[in-house]
Amino acid sequence: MADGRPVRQSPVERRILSAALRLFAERGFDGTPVQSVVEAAAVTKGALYHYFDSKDDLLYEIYHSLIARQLADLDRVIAAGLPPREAVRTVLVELILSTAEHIDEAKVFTRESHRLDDAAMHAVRADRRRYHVAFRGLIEQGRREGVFSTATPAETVVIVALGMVNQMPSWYRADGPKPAAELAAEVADFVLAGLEAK
Amino acid sequence: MADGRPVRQSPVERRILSAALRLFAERGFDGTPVQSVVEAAAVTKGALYHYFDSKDDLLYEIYHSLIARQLADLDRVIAAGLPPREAVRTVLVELILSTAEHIDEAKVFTRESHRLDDAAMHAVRADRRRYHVAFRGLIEQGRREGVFSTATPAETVVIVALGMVNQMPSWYRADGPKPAAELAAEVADFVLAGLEAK
DNA sequence: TGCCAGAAACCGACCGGTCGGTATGTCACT
DNA sequence: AGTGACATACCGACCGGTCGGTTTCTGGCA
Repeated sequence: MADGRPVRQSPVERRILSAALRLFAERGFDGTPVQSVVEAAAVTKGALYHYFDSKDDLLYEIYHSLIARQLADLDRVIAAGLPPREAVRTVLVELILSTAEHIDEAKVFTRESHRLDDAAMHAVRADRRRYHVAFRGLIEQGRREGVFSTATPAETVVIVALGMVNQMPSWYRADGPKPAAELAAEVADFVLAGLEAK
Repeated sequence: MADGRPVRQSPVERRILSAALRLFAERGFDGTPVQSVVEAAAVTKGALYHYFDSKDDLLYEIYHSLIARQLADLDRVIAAGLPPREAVRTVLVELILSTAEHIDEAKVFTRESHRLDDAAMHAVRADRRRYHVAFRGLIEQGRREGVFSTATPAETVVIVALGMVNQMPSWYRADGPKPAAELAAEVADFVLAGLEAK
């Protein structure tokens, strides 16, 4: 259920998925007929239903690729074993950059997450929770080591930080006034400032 | 277009609106047939279309009541003329409390905001922007008066703070472990800590 | 007060259109 | 001749909105 499937590699599958991603982000899941996905990907309905079980299956694939990437980024930083301050900063900056770069996936994710069936929803929630807990763990470690203040509960800090990230799809534009890297640095510094305040 | 309509006061209208709100929050806008709104409100389809122009009109009414309340809260605090620190704190705390109390409206708002037609979208965006700008103005005032640090741009602080609030519908539960008032205080203090850090 | 006419407040069967999904066929390649 | 990879025509369920009709309210007038 979780992952068993081999990586989607057929070019047809990739075309379908990227067309679906773009259209779902632009017009919403319910506002996008399967027929229009098919046309945008320049395939036929038969081809789509040959590779995917259902329209919902397209959604799940989109979610999965997003979350898998986020978890991989997080694990890589944690494995690097940086001190808490640098670890938190790196995770946040990378998360914001990655979200900016894949803003369509993030948009679809936040807008349509309620459409998953129970099994898929459970899998997605478990992955998100794992991210949340690992991030919080980094903050808790910093508190134990005395580099972060204990004024605000770690959970609340995570809620604020991830809240900003998950809200990005509603306002972020790649051609906006501020480059993502600059934004990421500002947000990370602001969060660290709150974390380090006496 | 903006507001002209007298306040909805007929009990039938209120029943329809509150049934729609509950169902939209629970199953999503597209997942809720007009027929089921009608049944939940114990009226007929004729009655619904007598009072409302369309299914989308229900959405707009929900949005409007949410934003109108937020702006009224904000204006009240600004009118009180508190010093920046207290003003920012009060606005944030009230916004979080209000969002927690009307979490269904917030949920529908964030999830289905793309469904509005151009005119309604424009009106809603203008109101949201007004909130955003006014909030940012409070922070800028604090910077001018020297009580807030200028390390992080005011705009970025607003993005973080409102990001947390707008993300609440995806995780907040009234029966959760932490009372909304406590959460609000923690978040406000955390943001202020970042704002006041040297 | 009694009555009536028009307006407002509904009622609910029905329609036109859309959409996800399927059934069946074809064809290249092994 | 069997199999995977499509192609295409089509189905049936569903849904938003309409529309002709009915009931209820309201106010003016004798």
